[in-house]
Amino acid sequence: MISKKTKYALKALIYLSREFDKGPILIADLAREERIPKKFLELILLALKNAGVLQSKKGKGGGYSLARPPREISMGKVIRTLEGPLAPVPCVSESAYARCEECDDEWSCGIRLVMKDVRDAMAQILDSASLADVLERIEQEKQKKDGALFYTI
Amino acid sequence: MISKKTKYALKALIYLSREFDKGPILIADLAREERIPKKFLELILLALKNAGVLQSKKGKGGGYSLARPPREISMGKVIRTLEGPLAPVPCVSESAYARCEECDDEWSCGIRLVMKDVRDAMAQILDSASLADVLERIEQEKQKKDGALFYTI
DNA sequence: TGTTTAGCCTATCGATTTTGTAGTCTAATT
DNA sequence: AATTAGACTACAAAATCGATAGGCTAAACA
Repeated sequence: MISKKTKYALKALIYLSREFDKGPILIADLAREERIPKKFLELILLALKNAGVLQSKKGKGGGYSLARPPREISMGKVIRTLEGPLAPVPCVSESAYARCEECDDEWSCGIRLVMKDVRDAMAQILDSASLADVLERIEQEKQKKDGALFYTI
Repeated sequence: MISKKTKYALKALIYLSREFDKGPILIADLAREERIPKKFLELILLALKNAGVLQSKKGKGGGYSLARPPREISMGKVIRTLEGPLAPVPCVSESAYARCEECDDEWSCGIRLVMKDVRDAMAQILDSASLADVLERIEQEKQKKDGALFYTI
């Protein structure tokens, strides 16, 4: 399960994607609109900024905005930033490989072999899903729902 | 990342798969062979027994053994038992659906749409990987390694 | 220039989860 | 009845998570 922190991050980024061309958004506004504790959101946005996902402007008229267009920011990048590596075990992580302490023979570890498949499948999905894709899928779903409504009334 | 608990469980089950036809194995032996804290392993094996994965025998000559052949026990089952649902968010779990508190409109939640794909991909891999499959893949890897060794010497 | 605005940064805190340990109880075997 | 070995409960240290507090710094603007 992903943490609340990561969910907050994704919600904030989807919001910022919608407002992409409208200049910086205040943390306070984001927090209120998405019902995220303001001080907690501050930390999250800061982490995303340090990861190159967001940019910020200080002082009056300041706030946060995406550092790149929604099409160029992937769910994978966001989740890795806040949750750490996608891999279920460190020995199959591409972005942050580490040995498993308890493993003496990594090359014949059955857990590793299966978890590598899991990691690859997750990475394939999450690295190819951009914020723009997410917005599009939301719209598609809304239209599906409206269509269904039209026919069932 | 999966917990140590789950890794211990998988290591123990792979061990028990190898010894499947040799009668019950002592917790103490399992703990020593796989270097798992004995008392901790007790809890893990008990949970797996309650989930129907293992069976136990008390008293002298007792111990633990698989409740079903290795071919019929999936990684998915084991991980769900010790780690909980595979789904990254509760609202896409098949085995333990729950609403996300912070979500007001589940049907147009973009996070949910992508996470559903992730869950399905993970479930596809983990539910179709049996302990027998894992043993086979370990053997395959060992042979690959030996083959490579043969040619590079 | 100095005041206000708004993000930056560090510390801290309570609750929960993780990883384990201890000790007693119960069932089965000899 | 004595021994063996799993079953069950309780507990505790350490790590992680979710959240808050408060001062600092940079930018805008009057």
